[in-house]
Amino acid sequence: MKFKFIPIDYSPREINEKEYIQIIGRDGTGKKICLFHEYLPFFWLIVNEKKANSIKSQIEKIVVIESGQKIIPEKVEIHEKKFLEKKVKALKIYALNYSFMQEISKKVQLLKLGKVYGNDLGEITQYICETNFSPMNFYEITGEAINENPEFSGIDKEIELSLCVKIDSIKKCDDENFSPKFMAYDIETDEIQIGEGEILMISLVDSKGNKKVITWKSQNENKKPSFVDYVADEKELLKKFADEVRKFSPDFLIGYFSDRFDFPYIKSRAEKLKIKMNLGVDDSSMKFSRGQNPAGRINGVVHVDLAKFISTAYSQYMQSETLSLNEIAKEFLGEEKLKFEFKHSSKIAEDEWEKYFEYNLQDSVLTLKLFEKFWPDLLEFSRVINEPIFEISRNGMSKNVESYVIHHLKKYDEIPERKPEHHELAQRMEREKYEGAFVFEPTAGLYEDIAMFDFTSYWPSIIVTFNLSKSTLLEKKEKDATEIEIKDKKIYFSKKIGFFPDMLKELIEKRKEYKKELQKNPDAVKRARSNAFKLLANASYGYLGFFGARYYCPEASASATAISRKFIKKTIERINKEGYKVIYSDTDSIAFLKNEKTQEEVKELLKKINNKLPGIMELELEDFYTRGIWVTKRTGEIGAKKKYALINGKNKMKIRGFETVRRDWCKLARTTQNHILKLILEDGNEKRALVYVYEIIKNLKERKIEKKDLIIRTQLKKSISEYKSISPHVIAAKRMKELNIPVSNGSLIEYYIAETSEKTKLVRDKVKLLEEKGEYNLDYYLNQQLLPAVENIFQVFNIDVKEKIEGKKQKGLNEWIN
DNA sequence: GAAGTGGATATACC
DNA sequence: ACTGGTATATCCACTTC
Repeated sequence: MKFKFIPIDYSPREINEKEYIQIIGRDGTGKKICLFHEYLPFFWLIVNEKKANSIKSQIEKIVVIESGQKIIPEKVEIHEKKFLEKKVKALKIYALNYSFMQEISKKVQLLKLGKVYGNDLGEITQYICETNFSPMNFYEITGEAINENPEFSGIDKEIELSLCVKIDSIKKCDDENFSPKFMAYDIETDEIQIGEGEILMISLVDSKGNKKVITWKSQNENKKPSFVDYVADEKELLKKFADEVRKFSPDFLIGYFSDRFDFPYIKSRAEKLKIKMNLGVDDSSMKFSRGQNPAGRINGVVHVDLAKFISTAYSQYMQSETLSLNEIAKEFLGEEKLKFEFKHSSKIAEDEWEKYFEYNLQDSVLTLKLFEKFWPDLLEFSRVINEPIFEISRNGMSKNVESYVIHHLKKYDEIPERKPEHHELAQRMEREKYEGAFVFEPTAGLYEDIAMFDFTSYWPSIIVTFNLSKSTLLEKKEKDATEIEIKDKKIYFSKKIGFFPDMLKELIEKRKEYKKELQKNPDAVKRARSNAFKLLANASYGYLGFFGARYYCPEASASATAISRKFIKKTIERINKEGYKVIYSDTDSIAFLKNEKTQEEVKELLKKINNKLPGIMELELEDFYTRGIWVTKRTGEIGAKKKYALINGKNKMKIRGFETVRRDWCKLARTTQNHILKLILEDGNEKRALVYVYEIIKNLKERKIEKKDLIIRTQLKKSISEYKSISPHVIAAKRMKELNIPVSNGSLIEYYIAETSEKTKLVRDKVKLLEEKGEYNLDYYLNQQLLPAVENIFQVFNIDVKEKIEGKKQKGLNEWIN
């Protein structure tokens, strides 16, 4: 039979001692299908060229006995390959299944016949590389239905899908429209610790518009809301949940923080209640891998924890200060969670339950909508990187960069580099930091008529232009090599283009291509694709210096920064020479005074500079600004770096580094600062800003400020006991623990500073939690929050706000502003 | 016990 | 441990006189 197919979920599967990859996806008509593909896992052995044949016959004779099993290589082939651009002779050694392959590779390593590669790739990654049967693309499949095939002896009956096919051949074909079936879920429980309390309810919302809450609480048929399904107890709740998921059979099951909460919670309760949660299409149960990155997996249904994906793919663009569903939904959907005051279920009154159900349902509704919003991104990440959505949604950017590289090595005939071993990791982590980018020291002041340039994709463009990578790094000077000086040492890179810079170049070109198409004809998929390319390109510089990277090359990272410093400084000089005045620069951007010249002249200068830039390096105009302000550091007269505010012709502000944008400052300080920056940038003087600050200080002193504007939020970055220095937020966290409020590594701790009777110098002794009664500490909020946030802004106008406050008593507004 | 300094810590910028 | 280095600022911990 022959049909079109889009692969979504992959898993290895052994049937009658034969290794298959089970692939679940949909055909052209939207029917869910399960494919089986015979597959022999393999690894590479790079050998001494002359001994290849003899080593081959040696390997063919290997027999490993492991727990009574006889393990032998299935097949050994000799190949001409490349490793880090160098030609090598390599043996490709196949085994019956993945664990056999591991055993044989161990034995081969023991025999010291050469160096082993590729055994550290995941089986699915290797399978996709080998077959080019990539996730989320359409293929034409030929194969036979397995129900008549004795080889599979009844496997198809285990699988709930109507069609199971053994693959004969795969051919790429044109993509078709694909709308996935998906379902969002969310649970409510009595305890926050995994499995400690009962699950009270589960909400389910799917892409067909069904919405429901399953619960065993508050059984009142007369007052039952239409979306609620009652069951007898928690056990029935879990069974019903499994039934509903199986019945709907989604491609994607979506949760929010579900890898850390909902999924393990359900699994743990099911184990306690001794019920099977066989959600998998093959009747398998939920699988949960603990560890640094916990992940919940269901065979044939891709479980996605959206929170994780949003944080890796979007956090750099987000306004939200936390990843909470409420904040993220507000930012991306303009919708919020419902309000509900949490109580233990035993304390919830009969008439409050409906609210709780609605609250629970809304969480799934928001999760579903967020999935729709981010679906193009998940899809394009998967297509660009060539890894399944299950992986790309959980992996960090460094892993995604690495996956991209591994999946594109084929073109270069490269054998993949190994992951660093444990001792190597330790060694790499001890490496001294190399010198980074250049930051210009500004002079504090209010400036007018500013232009800003920045280099497009600075790091990637440097890596590509100068061919920086592990495989192009030369051991010694060669003729026609690029010489780069780092810390009085010279290092060299070949000019023969390496695969890493070449891939990066392709990424940048594709990004440009899609960005252009996007501007012509915008749609969410193109935007997502362009964004995926951009994110991968941007992360590639960090990847080179990341200790966990297969293609780790700190020399390349250090060279990239050395080159970046050289070019930004040269460009600054150039701009100054043309009669402008550079006032600030950070890494890849330059702000300068236009000095009466026209915008056209600035653009001309840009062109001239670009004509001289090598390779794919490019400078672009970021914007023109009518005004900008730079302030001094808190200590001394020196201009502060990474702290400025600009306003453009459309009165749009760009604020960087100021307390306004820092979440660990109270709202009062932040909004006040934001407002005075706005007034100053709009007016070009400090008059209105002064009046405003006067009013705020007056309110503060009269204790008119609401407590919610005085909350300080600080994140707990490790567990409480690990802190060497007990700062205010650690005290607050300790107190929360005493009060049985859940706190853990990563929690955002909220507290305020209160007036206390004790005479103490330490801020931490004045910390109070929000639920603790107390008056705000006037001195603290004035001198440690409000004034620091505004002082150095007024200092630009030679106004000492503090002196003004302390100087005269009982002054009115007129005295204040004069 | 006040003053000064360095370390620990959090967060932002690019 | 899960991309890099540069930078500011706060508060604690400790030393010194």
